[in-house]
Parts: sequence; C-alpha cells; structure tokens
Amino acid sequence: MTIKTRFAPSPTGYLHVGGARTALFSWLYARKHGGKFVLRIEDTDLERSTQDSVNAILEGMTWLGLEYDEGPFYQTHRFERYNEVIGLLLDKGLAYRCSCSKERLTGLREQQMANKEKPRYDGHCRDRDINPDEPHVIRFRNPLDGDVEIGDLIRGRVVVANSELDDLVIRRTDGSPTYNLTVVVDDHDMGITHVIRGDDHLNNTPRQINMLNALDWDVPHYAHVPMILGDDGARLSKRHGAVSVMQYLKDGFLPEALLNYLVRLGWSHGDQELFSLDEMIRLFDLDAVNRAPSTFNTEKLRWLNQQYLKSADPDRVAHLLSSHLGDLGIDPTEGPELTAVIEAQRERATTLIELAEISAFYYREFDRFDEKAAKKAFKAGAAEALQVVSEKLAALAIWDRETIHAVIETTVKELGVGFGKVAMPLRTAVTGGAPSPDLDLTVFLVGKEATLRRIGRAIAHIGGN
RNA sequence: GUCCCGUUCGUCUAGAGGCCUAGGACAUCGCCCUUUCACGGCGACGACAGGGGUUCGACUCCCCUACGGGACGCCA
Repeated sequence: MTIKTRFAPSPTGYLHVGGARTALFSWLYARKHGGKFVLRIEDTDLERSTQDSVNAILEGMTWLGLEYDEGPFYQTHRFERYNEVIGLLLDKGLAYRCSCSKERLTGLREQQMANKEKPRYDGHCRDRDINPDEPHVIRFRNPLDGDVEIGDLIRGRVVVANSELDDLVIRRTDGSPTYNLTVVVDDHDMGITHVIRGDDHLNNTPRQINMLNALDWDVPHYAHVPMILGDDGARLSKRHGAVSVMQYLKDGFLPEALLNYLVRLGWSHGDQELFSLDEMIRLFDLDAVNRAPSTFNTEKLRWLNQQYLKSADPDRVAHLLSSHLGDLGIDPTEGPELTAVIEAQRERATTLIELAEISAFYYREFDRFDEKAAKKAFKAGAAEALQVVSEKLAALAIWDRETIHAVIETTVKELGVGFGKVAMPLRTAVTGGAPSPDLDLTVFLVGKEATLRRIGRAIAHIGGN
C-alpha cells in the first residue's frame, strides 16, 4: 500500500510555524515511505477564506521546500461530490433534515451549560419529517451508544463514548457542506492513508470515524501532533503570537534552519540536534513524536541558523545577503568580493541581517567609532603606532594578507611594543569597532585606499580628544 | 461546566522498571584559546508537578489531586 499524507490548511491567514510543522511531519512521513504528499485547501468557510491566504500558504511551503505531489485541491470545487455523499447518507437514513432555529439551539445550549452538562444537540428533529422546501440543515445521525476507538499513532488508544457526541451539522442552510463532512469525503476520495494533523482535531476524530463507518469506508491511520505554545504558554495561533513563516525569511533565517528547528520541536532522535534533510527523512518517525505541547524558542532557532550559516554555500549566502545589504543602502558589487567577506564574517552572525550589519564596514565608511572600542584601543602611543603602520602600508606594492601581516609585525618590532599595541588601534581604526576576523584579513578586505583613509581618520580622532 | 489530551532543568529534549549520582542541546555564568568579536574546548548552575499504590526496586506501570492545553459552532 502506498502511503499518502496530506496537509489541509484553511486559507484564513498565512502559514505559521504550527501549521508549518504539521506540514513538515506529514511531508517527512510521506517522503520516508516513498509515498505521496497532498495539499488540500479547506476553503468551505466562504466568509473567511481568501485567495491571498492561499497564496501566502503556497509561498510559505515553497520557501520551506515542502513540495506536494498532488493538489492543491480546493474544497469549493468539490461541492457536487459532497452533496452526492450527503444525498447518500440521507437516502440511507444516516442523516436527517433539521429545522431547529438558532434561537432554540442557543437556548438549549445555555440550559445545558447551566445544568453543568456538555452542550450538545438533543436530537429534536431526529425523527421528524421536515419538508425539504423549508429552511433546514442536514445532520449526521450519530450512533447513540457504544464507544469509538481511535488507534492514534502518537497518542495511542483513545476511547470516546458515543453518548458524548451529538448529531453534527454536515450541511448548512445555504447548502454548503461543513468541515467534518468534507474532510471525511476528501480523505477517502484522495486515498489518504495517514491523517497527520494538529491535536485540536483529536476531538473531531470520533465523529469522523462514525461517518466513515456509516459510509462503509476505510478508516485511515491517525496521528495527532501536539500544538506549539507561545512564550506565555498559550497555544500559538494566527491571532495569538504566531508569525508567518515568511517573517523568518525577512528576519534573515535560512529555511533549512527553520526546518531543523521545527523537526526537533516535539520530535527527537536521541541527542542529535542537527539534521540534514536526508537525515530527517530517514530518521523521522511518528512514534518518536511527543505527546506534550512545546514552546517555541527563538534563541535556539538563532543558534541553529548560525550553524547553517557557517556551513552554507558562500555563493548562495552571497545571493541572500545582497538583499539585506541593499536594505542598508549598500551595493556589494562595489567593494571586496562578497563571498570572501561572508567566509570571514559568518561565524559571527546568527542571522543574515546581523551578517549584513557587521559586514557593512567593508563597503562603506562607518558613522563613528564605537565608544567602548575606541576608549580601549586609542590609548597612549596609539597615534604613533597608527602613523608608522600607515606609512608602511602606504608603501606596499603588493596587497595581500601575508604582506600586511609582515608590516604589522615589523611595526611591532620597531616600536618595541606588544602586538596588541599596534593591532588594537589598527583594528578599531579600520572597523570602527565592529566585530571582525583576523586583522590582516580584515585590513586586506577593507582595501588599501579605505584602510589608509580610516587610519588618518583615527589619528585625527585621537588628536581631537 | 462536561468530555478528551497532556505534565523531566528557564526552553527543546533523552529516558520503554534496575544502565539515573537523571544524559544532551539552547540560554545564563565561569575558565581556556585569542590582536576585537565570534567560533571552538572545558566546567558550573539547573528538572522527574504533588500524593497514594503495584514491585525486591519506580522518571518509567495503576489511581487520585493540582495545573496546563484542546473540544463542546450552520469555523476549520
């Protein structure tokens, strides 16, 4: 049997980390087993669904590389099929028309709440004969007794009594089908073997199983993954704390870092923290998924991002970094080779934005000397040291790391001071105080002209003190 | 309120009855490396929600309580 999983978001907003992780788990499971991954847009809520949201979700999945094998299917395109199934249910007496007014239903609910009961439909229209011409909804005739058992791949065995369930609406007054019906029909029609979804759906599963049984359809395997919580311990949702995965692109994160972070949220493989895509696919399994919800932690994401930044292909990083440098008003084609700057700087940054910020001085003059760095570096003798290196650097015919290093060494020797007495002022003069790699490399990358200019600026700065 | 699910360091987690003096990672704090900042290395801090059982022995199994989350829509 070919394994088939799906991701079925409702297009009422962007793709956030919770949805992305659910999608990732489904995608991984399908890939691991050589199966298919289906994307289905659950847009039966005509009021709230938007094309913009669909686009945002697609954009997010593309960025993360969660490509789907089938779809996107839109539920709004399948109303005919849903009505066919509803008709079938009606004919078999497995569903019935209900003309209860909203007032009656709210009254009923309030009374049940007041009696400390679980609010549910009382079956008022169960055996009434409603004229199809008058306004009505259609309800599924849920079994009155017995239990429903879910063999969840993550939660284990979950049993719910039918007496806890009620006759849910499967078609609205306006004729549109509801979620619990469409999901059952779609998962069946699309041949979904494994339903991997957020555990907010665990409570719906018994009703869905009842419908599946009523229709004499196979019940898929279920896996309910726990929610992701915000810093306040409340569930992450579109209206509460969750940001679009695309925000992480803007904030300078690499998709593979986010993926790695997400896969480790609620899942683990021993002590391993870093997973390549291939490893994720090979190692991922549903039985190692946690049952408890977990909290999103940006600090760890940043660390992961740094790990990936350190080993990513410099050309690729250069491409990505260019736009962030552009945001700072920097044109990286005017100045040192960007890939060389990246290789020199990248272990010092956790995001592409940070990398752009700490690399700005290679391409443009810094505004001012960092106060702390200047105070530390521009001490007695600094001006003289700078003057000496400046002259030696100016005289250089070859501009490379080795020669620059030799110049610093001879300056140190000539002045009879410690290495730091020359290195510290020079570094601060050239960088303004920004974090930077080995001094000779830094000076080399900054370039002869800018280096000499900046040393002059530093000497003037010291003199002005 | 009712039902369902959950509870190991601040956070992510390892742990399938003795391997646990509860391991790793992020964060924090030290030290080392060092011309800055990082990276890296070493170390410190730090958790089994509480109470009952079961067992020779419970983080691991059962029950209760507490707390948290979810569901209870003509939302998905």
